[in-house]
Amino acid sequence: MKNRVETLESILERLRHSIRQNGLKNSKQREEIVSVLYKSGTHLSPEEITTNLRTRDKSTSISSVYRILGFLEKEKFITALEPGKTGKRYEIAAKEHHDHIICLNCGDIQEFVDDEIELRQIQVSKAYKAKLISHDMRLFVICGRCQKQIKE
Amino acid sequence: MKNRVETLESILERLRHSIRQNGLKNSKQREEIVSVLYKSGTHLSPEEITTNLRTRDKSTSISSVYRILGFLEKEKFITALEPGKTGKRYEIAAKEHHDHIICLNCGDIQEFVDDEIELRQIQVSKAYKAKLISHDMRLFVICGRCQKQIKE
DNA sequence: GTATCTGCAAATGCTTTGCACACCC
DNA sequence: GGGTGTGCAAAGCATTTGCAGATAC
Repeated sequence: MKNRVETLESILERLRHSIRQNGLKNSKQREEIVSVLYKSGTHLSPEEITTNLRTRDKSTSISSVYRILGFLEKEKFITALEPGKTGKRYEIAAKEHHDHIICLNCGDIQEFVDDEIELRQIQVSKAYKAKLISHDMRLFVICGRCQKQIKE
Repeated sequence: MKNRVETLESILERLRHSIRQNGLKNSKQREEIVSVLYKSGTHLSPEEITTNLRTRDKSTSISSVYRILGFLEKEKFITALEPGKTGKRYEIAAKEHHDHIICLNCGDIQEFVDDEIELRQIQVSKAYKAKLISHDMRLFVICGRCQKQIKE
């Protein structure tokens, strides 16, 4: 996992601020979801997040989780990733920017940054007279461990 | 659009061979879908493909289209792309490999290849002791035309 | 008090599947 | 003739939405 570049408390502070800015009201769940994603450090599905919240509050509904994830993504507190066939997964945005290496066999997700690639992406966009807003790069691989397993 | 590296007839020849290899039977629709994608040269949704087929055969069902798209993708005659919120789009695989630049405003999709990026992707995988199977890179941008429009 | 938040259930949108008949070899 | 292909309708699955009660400010 890439380093987290901000403490949880600082993120929650920004979240509260963003909620006020949007004329919304505070809610336990929004902070809870941010905390869960921060603490897990990995990429969780809406379902997994819901299950996690339910360990503390049995009545948590997955629709609220979806609503909150939508808000948090819009406000850039979290980012979405589509690792394969099954639906989206989310991770806390307060990490250094990175891309993903996904094992097609075991589903393991690793993170990486390659400065040269980042640079070239900007240059490619410029060549097309386009303004680069974001990018998504996923390398689909068979990881070292799975390669060994398959051989055996 | 990147250059097509094979004629339609040659692709259909390979398709017929692949069908025999798989112990399947010939069908008009499989060839039709390959032709439609080849001739369009762009990225079509299952819905658009169905609509196109229906101009010649009104009874074409979208479920058959999905079934065939699944087969054609498995056999690498076509490749899938997820350009944004809405579902998959498919393009003929008989083009040079390329990645995509997608305009977030108008949805326009351009294709490009950057050799340096391709190379670094392989190196990154190696650094993780992983075997690179495929990759997906999408640059989300505001294209030149849309930038102008927004200013006006 | 009023607007937002939540859980629930129903709806949605894309995709897949079961089935009966049509078609290919 | 037996297996594969197709259209149709129904089912699946992830996600979204409408609504009524709960909660925050």
